[in-house]
Amino acid sequence: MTTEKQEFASLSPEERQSIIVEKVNATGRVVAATLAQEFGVSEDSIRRDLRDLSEAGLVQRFHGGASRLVTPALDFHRRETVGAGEKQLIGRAAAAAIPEGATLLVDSSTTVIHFLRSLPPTLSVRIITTAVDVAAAALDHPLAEVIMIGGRLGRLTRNATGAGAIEAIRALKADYCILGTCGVDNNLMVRADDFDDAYLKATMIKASNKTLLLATAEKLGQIATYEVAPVSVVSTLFTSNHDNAILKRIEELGVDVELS
Amino acid sequence: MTTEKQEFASLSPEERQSIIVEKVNATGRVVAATLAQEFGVSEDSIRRDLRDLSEAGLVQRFHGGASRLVTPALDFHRRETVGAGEKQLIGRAAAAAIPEGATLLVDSSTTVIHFLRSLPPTLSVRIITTAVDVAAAALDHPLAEVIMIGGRLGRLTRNATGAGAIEAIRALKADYCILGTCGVDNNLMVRADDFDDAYLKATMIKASNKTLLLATAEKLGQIATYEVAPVSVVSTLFTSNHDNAILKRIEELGVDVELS
DNA sequence: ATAAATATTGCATGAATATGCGGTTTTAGT
DNA sequence: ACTAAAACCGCATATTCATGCAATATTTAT
Repeated sequence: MTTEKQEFASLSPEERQSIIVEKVNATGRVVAATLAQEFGVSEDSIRRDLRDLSEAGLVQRFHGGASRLVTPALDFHRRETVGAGEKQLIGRAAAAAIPEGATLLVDSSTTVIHFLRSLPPTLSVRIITTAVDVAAAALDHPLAEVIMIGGRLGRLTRNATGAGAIEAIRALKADYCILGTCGVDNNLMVRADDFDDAYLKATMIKASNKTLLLATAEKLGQIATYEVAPVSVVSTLFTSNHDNAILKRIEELGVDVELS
Repeated sequence: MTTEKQEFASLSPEERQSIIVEKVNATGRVVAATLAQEFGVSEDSIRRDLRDLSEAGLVQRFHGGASRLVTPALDFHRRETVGAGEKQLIGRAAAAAIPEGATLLVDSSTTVIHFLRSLPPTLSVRIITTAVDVAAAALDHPLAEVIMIGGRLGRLTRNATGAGAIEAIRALKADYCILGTCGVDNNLMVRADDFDDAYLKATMIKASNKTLLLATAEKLGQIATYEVAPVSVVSTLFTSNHDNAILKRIEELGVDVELS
């Protein structure tokens, strides 16, 4: 696959600004230094953007960044507020591991949605998913090519499972598999709560060169019904910084662990 | 996808420009230098193209290239709020026309999302769609069976187009086709803004027994680039209560018209 | 078929835009 | 009040853009 070029596409000020507005409206606030890093430009450019946007009345700036003008009473569209900070950190850490031009096979979960939001806007990637919410979030990324795998949608996971989807994934070869909705049990087995979903995840792992697992701390040691794969298939586990007995055992298996 | 790259035969400016427009609508942005290389012409020619297209109001240019106009770029979430009351009424009226157990082929638009929300929670239906936002909305319905048709997602319409999606639809037979994003021009032709999307709609209509068209008043008489089908294929047109010369002519064709 | 008219293209020049950097002023937190 | 970070200012630089112009290709008229 094409994962060699690290040359970033540079965005125009207009594009940057419209992305910044979306980010502000989505997350409530942005930090200049972070944006500078994400866009790969100096903080001066970001400040100019912020000043323009502020003068246009689209954002309100504060020392170090900018925020939404009025906080419209916590969007009901967004129920990802529980443990959002933790998931955001994990997502950001995982996003940093993705190289230019990579093909990602993306699982369904709120954590991977944070992951998608943290992907640098200048990074061009191909995102393949069976989950509608993931696809919708991926379309907000300015440079991503988004491919949705169809089928009957499960009500719980809101993604396509079943024979058609499995077949479609089996025919693919991706660089990275990004897993979100799984736990790791005491036998060091990755598990999921839904039978079809578990089988789907296993297929996704097989179709990818590397597998990244994004799991908040409470997911480690948690019991779930259906087996996906041994945790040793995971290349890197991104998780939050809580001491956990399982964590060490996972590391001993040769899995990279990144704490956020 | 239409990405003819002719290295040897040189294209006329018109051909180049129409390819550029499609590229812009598909990917969101184009870069002058890249286009020059792809078409095998100087950047000056590309700049002239871009200037023409920008003056024609088809693209928005920025330093170094051009991007899609901001109107569609401001996303579904925001478009959902403009004229919401009107759309809600139309959606509710159309929802009342759906019988128990029907299979619906649903187009991509904010109006049909209101339609889905207005479906009685006790009504069990099967909803088939290529649009991620429609699928997401349909999943909120307690009894709906939702089937998503996959493929590469277009940035403009946020739905799957292309050969795979067309084939999948062609293999179906639905009771109702619910159309949203179209206008009706003065020649009583249903039209859409995107080439692939227009073809997709036409296929959806053919795969359905009846076609319901949901169009706010300003869509009637509006010009759009690509032809979908004559309005006579529509069984019922749901629209808002504004006097409109076209409305009478549509009724004369035998199309049921329901005003909200 | 030939010639004239028109369009398109590429290049050169000067103007405009975007960006990053150093230095200074302002702000926020201790 | 003091300090470190952030914002502002002006400037240097590198692309990118517009325009005029000459050469070439294409269309139209005779």
